[in-house]
Amino acid sequence: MPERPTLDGLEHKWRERWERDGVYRFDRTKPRDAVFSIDTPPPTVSGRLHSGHVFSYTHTDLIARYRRMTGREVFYPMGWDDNGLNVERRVQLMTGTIVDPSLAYDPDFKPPVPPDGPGQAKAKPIPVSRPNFIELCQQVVPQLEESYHELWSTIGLSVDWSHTYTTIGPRATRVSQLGFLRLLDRGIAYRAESPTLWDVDMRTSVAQAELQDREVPGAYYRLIFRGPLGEPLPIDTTRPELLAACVAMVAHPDDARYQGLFGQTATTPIFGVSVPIVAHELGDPEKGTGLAMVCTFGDTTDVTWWRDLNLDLRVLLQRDGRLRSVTWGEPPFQSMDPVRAQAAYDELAGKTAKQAHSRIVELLQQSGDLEGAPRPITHAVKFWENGTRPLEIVSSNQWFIRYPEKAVLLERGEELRWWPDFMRVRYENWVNGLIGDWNITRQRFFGVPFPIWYPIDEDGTIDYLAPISADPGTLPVDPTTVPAPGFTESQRNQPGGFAADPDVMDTWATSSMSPMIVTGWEEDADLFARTFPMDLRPQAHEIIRTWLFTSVVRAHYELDTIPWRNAAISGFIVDPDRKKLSKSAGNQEGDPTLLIARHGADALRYWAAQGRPGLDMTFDEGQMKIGRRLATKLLNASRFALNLGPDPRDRDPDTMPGAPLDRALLAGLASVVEEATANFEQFDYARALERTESFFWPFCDDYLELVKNRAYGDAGDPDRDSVLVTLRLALETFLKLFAPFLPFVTEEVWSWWKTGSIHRSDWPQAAFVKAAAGPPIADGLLETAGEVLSLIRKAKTKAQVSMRAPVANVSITAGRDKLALITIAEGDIRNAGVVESPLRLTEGEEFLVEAILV
RNA sequence: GGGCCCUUAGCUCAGUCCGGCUAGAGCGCUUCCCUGACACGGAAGAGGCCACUGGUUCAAGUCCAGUAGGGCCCACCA
Repeated sequence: MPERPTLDGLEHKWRERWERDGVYRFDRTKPRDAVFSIDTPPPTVSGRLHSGHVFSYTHTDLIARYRRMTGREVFYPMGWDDNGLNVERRVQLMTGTIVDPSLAYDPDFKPPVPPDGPGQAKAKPIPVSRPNFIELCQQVVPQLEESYHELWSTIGLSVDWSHTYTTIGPRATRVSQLGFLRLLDRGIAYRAESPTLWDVDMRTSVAQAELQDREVPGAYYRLIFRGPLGEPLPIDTTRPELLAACVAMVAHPDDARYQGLFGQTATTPIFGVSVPIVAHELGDPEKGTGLAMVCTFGDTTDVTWWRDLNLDLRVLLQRDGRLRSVTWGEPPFQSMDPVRAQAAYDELAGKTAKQAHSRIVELLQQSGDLEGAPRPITHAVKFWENGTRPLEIVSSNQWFIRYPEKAVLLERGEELRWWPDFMRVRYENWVNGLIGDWNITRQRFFGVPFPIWYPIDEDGTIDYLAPISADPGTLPVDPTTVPAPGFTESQRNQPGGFAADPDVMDTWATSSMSPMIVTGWEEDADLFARTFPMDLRPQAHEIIRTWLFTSVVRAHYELDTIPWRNAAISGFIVDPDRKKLSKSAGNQEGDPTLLIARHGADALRYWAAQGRPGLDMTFDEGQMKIGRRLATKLLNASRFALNLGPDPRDRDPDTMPGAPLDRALLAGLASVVEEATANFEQFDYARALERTESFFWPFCDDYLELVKNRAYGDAGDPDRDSVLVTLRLALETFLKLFAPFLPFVTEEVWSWWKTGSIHRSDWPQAAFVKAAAGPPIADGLLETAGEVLSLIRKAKTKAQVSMRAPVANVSITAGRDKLALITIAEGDIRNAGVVESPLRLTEGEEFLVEAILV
């Protein structure tokens, strides 16, 4: 035991020791029911970790450590999500590059900013080939992963670092591709041309799950269409630039104003296109004039109308977000006045949607088809959650996974145990709101490629509807570097040859397979049998609709089961003003490395452990200070207990606590163990900590003071032996109860007097502690003794003297039962309060303590 | 528009499931104390219409109904 114990340096010392001794290494010889397997979220390695990560990952570690101490062999791997748009963006920014797929690989390429540098590129990004870019990604990503690993180890996550994976690595790629091919064989994965939500900056499709609504300013413009008799038919629109893409006018079937018009046609202003006037339930009489123009496509409602009403398709927006050139007078751009339409449209072609918007408003004003002034509004518009410009809808060819029936998905949600249970509702809401199937295609570069090629006919046309699958035995495969089965590389992109599928999978298409990736599905049958279905999926509530949901879908299809038995949903960290502390907004204060340096890892974990499962919590450094104080207290109280002398049981193994106060302490401790255990079983680590802590402080402040004098007594004195035995029992129990929360300080203290790691020791048994307490004793003994001591202290405080100041005598009035308790503890009370004469006890109604100082 | 969660001391939160003494803790604040585990400490004090309104009950912070505010999820997006 060190002369003067300190918390400083414990993180470094113990993480090395744990790694060296393999304390958290998974023993794969254990049978399934002795294993507790955890499907940890692979953090996106696109940025810095912030205190929100520490918060939720600590929660998982608390559960892991508890389960390990209860005897389960914990399977706790860690993944890195280095796949996807976020990483691409990060690498682009870091290195000052942007992919141009038309460029060839340049072996001597050097990015403007070296990938191992700390800075970010300032200048305009330079174009780079796809293979060069992937090389850059592969250089950047391991550095990020290492910094994450560093933090996770320092914060004390009891992960088995020999079980790690990356979502772009060979294992994850193989599982993703195999899963895809199996669904393709069963017709569950399919390829289709379809209107797709499209980010014009990143130039990729975006899945429903990655959408985010944002309130943005806009304006209603009232455009005058002409009815069958030339009468004006005003409509309101926020997107006049799509007028040329108008394919119909829609109103609600019950809208009296338009009853006579359904089935007739109207004419669009400027472009003179004849469009049908149709009825649809989604028409809203309350909105604008009750009559809407349908364009292909301005928003998702347009897509619904277009599908439901079998409307024409007039596509204007290209994938770069600009309006394409079209020829008026030719299908599908028939016009009553093609010359005028062409003249007007030529002013829009090539412009971005925003530029075209401004110009067409001018044109409409000139032609007199705009009624009144624009009316500014704010409205919700769909964005990619990381994007900067509103999403557009383009028509393109994508891979989809068909969802199971909603009823089936809801049933799976029922099978899963949710902690807290109300989070199930998020899942159910999402399932009930599903529209269409899951688009798993991303037009990106750094991701899992589809193991697919397409034949090219003699005319050089690629037949996207006749995909050629990879042989499952050859996975993982990159179709852009390996020729299709039955072809040679020389036939790539040649007439009569083949073309690789150019796209990559949505990141969730891979992440959804994480339970299978980590458990060795289709690769390590033995490991799989011992770990799947997994015991726990911990995750944030914001990705219930993505990660949790898609994982349920995949396990349902592949293995006809839920992927895990429990889903523990953690909340967010919020700023004091209740805003979510987002990744980008994660300020300097929330930098976990700084926080650890300032307060220590145990203190940070203490703060995190106060977050109730599923509830958001405020970032609060004050809580970390308290955590540090608790850790320091453990250190000092332990030093006191262990410095008193050798364990009396070394001399006589049968030594038991005899003094009533000691036995009362152990009895109280036994019920704390009972409660903490029950709480942990319900994944309520926060309450377990609270129960433990609220017994630990009186233990230090009252109990230790009360027994000090006995503890300093002569060796062999039974009263002293009783204290020493009790202290050791209590200390061991407290250390174990705190071990999941404060792994470093508890291990440190453990190492002073025990062998092995506390984190591989047994979780305390309430029955054992209770047995040590012996036969039941009167309730409230410890509390009453503490109460009297507190009142004596109060007198000293009032007199502004030291707590060591002697007290001449103490008069106590109390009920009979209470007096009995006080009598039992009188010796300890007098010693702790430095009372020089026997307590003067009087029976009475009220509880009064009067201390006369010397 | 539908749903979920939250609202308790200046601040951060327990307590609500399962109704029961005078509603708790810590931080902060005030005062005092360096005592042989700990000054990175200890002792004590002030501080509360338990968001609001009604109901059930002998009894409501706790149960029921509703209202308001905050957060989030879903839907809508002409």
